[in-house]
Amino acid sequence: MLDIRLIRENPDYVRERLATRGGDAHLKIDEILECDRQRRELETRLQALNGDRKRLSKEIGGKRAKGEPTGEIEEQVRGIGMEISSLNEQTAQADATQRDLLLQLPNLPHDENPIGKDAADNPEVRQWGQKPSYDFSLADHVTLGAKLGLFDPERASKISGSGFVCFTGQGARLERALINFCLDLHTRQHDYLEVSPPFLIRRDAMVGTGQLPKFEDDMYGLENGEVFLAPTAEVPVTNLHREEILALSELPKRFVAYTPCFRREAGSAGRETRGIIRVHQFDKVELVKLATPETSWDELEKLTANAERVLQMLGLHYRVIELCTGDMGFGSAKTYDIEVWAPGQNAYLEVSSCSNYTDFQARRMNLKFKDAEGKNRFCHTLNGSGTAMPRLFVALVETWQQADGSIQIPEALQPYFGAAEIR
RNA sequence: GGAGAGGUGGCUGAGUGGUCGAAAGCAGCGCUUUGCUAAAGCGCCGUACCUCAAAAGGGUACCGGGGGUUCGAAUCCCCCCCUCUCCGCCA
Repeated sequence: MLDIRLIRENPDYVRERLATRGGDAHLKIDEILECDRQRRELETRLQALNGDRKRLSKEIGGKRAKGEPTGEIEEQVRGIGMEISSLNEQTAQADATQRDLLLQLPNLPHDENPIGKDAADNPEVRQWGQKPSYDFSLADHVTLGAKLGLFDPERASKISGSGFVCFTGQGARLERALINFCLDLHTRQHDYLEVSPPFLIRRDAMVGTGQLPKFEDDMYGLENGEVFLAPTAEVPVTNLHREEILALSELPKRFVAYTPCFRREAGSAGRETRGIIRVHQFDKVELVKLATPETSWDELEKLTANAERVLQMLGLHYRVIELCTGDMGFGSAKTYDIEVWAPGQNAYLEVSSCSNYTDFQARRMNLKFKDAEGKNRFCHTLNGSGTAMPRLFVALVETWQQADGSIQIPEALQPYFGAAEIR
């Protein structure tokens, strides 16, 4: 959520920044300003009336104590009371309208972000390793998975419908090994605190991180829309300290969490349906940071590096791209995507999206810290996958496949997997 | 699921219709006393919003959330959320 004062004082700047995202958010600014103007006018009038009532009511108290008659004043206050209740309603309405409008507005992209329209305009920041070459004909993960019995999408669809996967045998073990490998890496080497959060999320928390109210169609809702299945651990973990004022000394806070993630993937029907690249439920290890505005940009670089480390240790070639203004997520001010090379797809797959949300989420969830001057300010929140499992799984089996159809397990993963190969 | 208790400022905790944004204590900040530490004394010490060109100042709201009763609500009534205890069920 953007600061209404920023919009009020620098409407042109806000409009211009929002326009770089594409979409029509920048066209809403006039409506918001008008709403804000009305709201403040109502509020000022309401406050004056409240003041009158407060003063006169006290007067009644005083007169009663002295045994003086109060009927006339009471009549007067009754009249004020009726005015107040009508004005109160209007003010609350204006308040709600303004909040609704603000909640629909995406975050401002960072001033130095590359300007662009869509994914085609995302500049590459760096690459690690290189595309492996093979002297045999490559299989993709679907073929490998079927041959080695690693997962079973057909049977998963019998119980859950299309877009679900059931890992089996060595595949299930590999999935579990990857989760544990990532958790251990981030807790032991990168100093994140492991949390295992609930997966059912209340509306407020979903609003806090920005999934609601705008993207309800992408979420799985339960209990008549009271709670939702977590689409990412970002939601429960970032909300951990909502409505709190953190001490400067405890920032930045670093969390890592494994959760399954549930996404309806509405609007992407038919895309990437082969294999396990886009599914409604997948495992992910997520990194979350709560930081100060002074350090958050630096923390984003570190968080991205922490996520990259997963791929490096598994010997997987990847590239990091910076999202242009038109391709960034709703709440993000700056995002790096990490894309791992999947030889069987002949394509890079997004396995992590590392973002600084600045105070966008913190404002929604009222998450603050006390700065060195003792002032309460909004935190900056960050998150990134470290990493998403199914695509990591895909890249791993496709990269490390052998001529004989077996899959070699990278050394760093062997202690977790318990073997050096799958055959 | 049933029965009960409770949610007040950073913390503890008073306050059952009026002058209460809220006693007191603790913590914190400043000053005084002091050789240092300790202690004592004094003062300050919530948040949001509105108003103001800005600062100063002024104002309104907030005692879990929402609604109601009343001239007036932390206090009375209703609904919801959360926490705790006991019972039931259960991995």
